[in-house]
Amino acid sequence: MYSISLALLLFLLKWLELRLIVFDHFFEIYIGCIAVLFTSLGIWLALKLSKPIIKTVVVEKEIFVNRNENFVPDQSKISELELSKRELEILNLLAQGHSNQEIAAAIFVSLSTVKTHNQNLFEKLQVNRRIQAVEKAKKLNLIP
Amino acid sequence: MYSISLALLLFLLKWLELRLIVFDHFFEIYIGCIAVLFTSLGIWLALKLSKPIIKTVVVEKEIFVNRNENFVPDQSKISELELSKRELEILNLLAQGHSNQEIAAAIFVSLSTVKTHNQNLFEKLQVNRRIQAVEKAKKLNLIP
DNA sequence: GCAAAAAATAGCCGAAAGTATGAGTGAAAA
DNA sequence: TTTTCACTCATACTTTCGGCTATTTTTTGC
Repeated sequence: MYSISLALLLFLLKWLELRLIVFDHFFEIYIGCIAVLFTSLGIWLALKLSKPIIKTVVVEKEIFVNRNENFVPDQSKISELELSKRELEILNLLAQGHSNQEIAAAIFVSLSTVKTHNQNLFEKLQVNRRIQAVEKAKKLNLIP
Repeated sequence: MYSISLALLLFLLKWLELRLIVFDHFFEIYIGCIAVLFTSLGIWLALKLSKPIIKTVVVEKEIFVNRNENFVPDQSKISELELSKRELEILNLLAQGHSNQEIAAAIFVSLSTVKTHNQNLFEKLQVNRRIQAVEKAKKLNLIP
């Protein structure tokens, strides 16, 4: 491309020279062409070879700690509160939003039994509503 | 002494030779100077006038966030579910384990009103128990 | 300004939850 | 062997919830 354009330019100049139109100013035109050519070369060089400015943007990606994964119940707290297996089982079912009736059906006991367990649970956790029990249990890491 | 004079003579001869070359090829040197000058001009122009090439590198920095601190409710979810201010208020009180009666007293309305709000809340959250509503609301980042 | 929509309010009733009390059973510990 | 204790169940009662319906107030769109 470069050589072709140069050739064309030369051809043009030759032609003009032959025509004797620019014969008197040939030198000035020649110099001008050289100037333009090398200015272009300079620009091209600068654009090609200049190093890009590397701008580093740090994007903060929030990762919410998921309670569910790798949950381990706080055994020391559990034994401290003297929660039995059954109570813990019911606590978990309670946390899942089941009704007493559903819990009873799930662990094959009567409704009364579930209520009794609830009562003991509430007393041990020092609350008086299932929802508070669940809240407290989560806070104490007894359940996920 | 002799060698020094010899060296000087040689140096002189070389210098004369160089001068002669310069004289003979004055035109070429002139063109060369023009070329160098305008190449520099081109480079200068390019660097001055062109926009700097900025390469942006995005680095993701993982930040583990505790849910409880700096909690911001998910407004988009809230508007998506069409939860009113009152409903949201009650949802928060519900999550704290308060009874309907306590909530009614807290926001100075009748027990019936609280119940109605609850009901609308349950419907919007597609649950049918307060405890499930609280669970779901936490999951959806509606409440801390 | 007015009609429609949304929000807030309320009462009723059956179901569920919670309270209190008592008691039976079986396994493990003293 | 007796005692202890977790687990179970039952009854009776009160409180709280959830579902339904309806009215009033506020907001919104035309």
